[in-house]
Amino acid sequence: MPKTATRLRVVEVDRLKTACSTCSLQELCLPAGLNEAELKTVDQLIDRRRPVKRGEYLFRAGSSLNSLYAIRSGFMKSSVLHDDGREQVAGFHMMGDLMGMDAIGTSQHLCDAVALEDSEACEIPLKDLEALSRNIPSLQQHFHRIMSREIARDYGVMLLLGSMRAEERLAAFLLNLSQRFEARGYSPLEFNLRMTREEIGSYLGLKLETVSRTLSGFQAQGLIAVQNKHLRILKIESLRELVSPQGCRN
Amino acid sequence: MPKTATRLRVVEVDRLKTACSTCSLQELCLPAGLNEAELKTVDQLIDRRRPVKRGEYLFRAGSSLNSLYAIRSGFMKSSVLHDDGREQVAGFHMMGDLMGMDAIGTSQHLCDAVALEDSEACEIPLKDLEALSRNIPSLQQHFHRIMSREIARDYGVMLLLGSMRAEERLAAFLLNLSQRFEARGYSPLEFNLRMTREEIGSYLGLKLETVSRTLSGFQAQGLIAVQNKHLRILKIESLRELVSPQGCRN
DNA sequence: ACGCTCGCTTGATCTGGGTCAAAAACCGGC
DNA sequence: GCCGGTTTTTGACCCAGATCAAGCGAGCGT
Repeated sequence: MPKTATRLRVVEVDRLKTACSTCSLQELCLPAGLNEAELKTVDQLIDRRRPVKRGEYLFRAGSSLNSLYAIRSGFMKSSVLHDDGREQVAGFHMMGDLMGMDAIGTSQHLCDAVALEDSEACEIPLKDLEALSRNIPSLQQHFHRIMSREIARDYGVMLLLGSMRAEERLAAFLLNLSQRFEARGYSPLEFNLRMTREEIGSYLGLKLETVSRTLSGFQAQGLIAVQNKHLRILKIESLRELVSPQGCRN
Repeated sequence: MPKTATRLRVVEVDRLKTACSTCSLQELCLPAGLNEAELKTVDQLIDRRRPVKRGEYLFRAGSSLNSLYAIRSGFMKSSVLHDDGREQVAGFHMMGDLMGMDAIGTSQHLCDAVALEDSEACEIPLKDLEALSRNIPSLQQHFHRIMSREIARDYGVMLLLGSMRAEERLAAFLLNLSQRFEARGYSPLEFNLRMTREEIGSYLGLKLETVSRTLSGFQAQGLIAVQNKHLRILKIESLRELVSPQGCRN
């Protein structure tokens, strides 16, 4: 084998092979709570890293499920397509999030996963994950926790879509983003909206004009400063009060 | 020990002890797809059957999670309470459904589970389920499938809440109920609505008046016959078309 | 069988957010 | 640095569904 080929191969493996044990998202991601030895085992689980350019699909609705995907970097949305073409954004996903769990039941993806900026995802073959979690109870537990959290998140979205008004929805959305950025070590008060107003609207059950107007409204009230995709939260407490008015005990 | 005491004890065990291996919901419920021997093992999992009278709680939001619950008979709703008292019904659950999965992540229930009619649930200690599913791959797989299906269902609800109009929501709701009754061996075209118009409304993000009006509308168009809680579907195809208009390919 | 409460229906009116439209700002490509 | 398409903002108007209101019916407890 010529030297250059070997060289390339090494580089390739280096690029594609991913190790949880050296990943900064350890604490946030699937292997959270594992010990050294377990982590080493989980390393063997991660097949390869998959880059997804902005606008590209990580997977598509209807395609068959083989792997779950842990987002390593970037930003994605998942969306369900109605027969008549209407799109419902089901969630926004960032590093450390696990995607594809909706497909385990039917072995077919239910939603599209699209990168909103250049991203990278770790491919986790489901069969291997299941096999491994039989031997590592804490992995099993954590996997269950992650699925459960997704269900809990969904309930929150239902609450939002089913019984909140436009202002409340937007405020809840911004607070949620803020909190997730914070959990990942970024500023909770200043960040970029990676998605368009239309995508925000779809997620929140609003039209893009309403999203735009409501953001402008928040800005006029001095709650936030938006310029395009860049957002700064000025009065986070006021936003919180919008979502849960006053000191109302339930 | 006096004879009567023994007698009582036997009766009690008989009432509380539940066996999957003799349960008619086997195929629908957690143990679906297990063989004889595995089924016998799972029998040991089911701690006890718990009766829940109409209006009573199976569990409440905030209480700590110990067990999942498989509904054996009856009908329940799960609902999330907003701080200010607004209630969002997150789902309706019938026999064979598994409840409580939203709580695994935090070990705290996120929603209330209330019986809409006298019901019975099988208590499944989570720790035991996890332990057992480490030894029985098909149980593990099926458990994952069930959680995944819940996520998929939630995505469907988001689609409904986020991008459908009142008529479409109601039609989708009726079709969903119809299908679930059919899967359980009941008539898909004639059944009782166990929940109030207000609960339907909460689930669908509509007010009870709108639910009532829309049902009346369907009746006027000859799609259904409603009287109170009793419902008969007359033109199921027309209902389907309401949800997915014409032959629109996506 | 009675009364009473709670759930349901239906009508009238109101409004939050949708729709339509147009201009402005932004971005990527050349 | 200019150009063309996309995204965003803002305005004017409209409508689906909310709200308010009033009567009706069914089921339940006594």
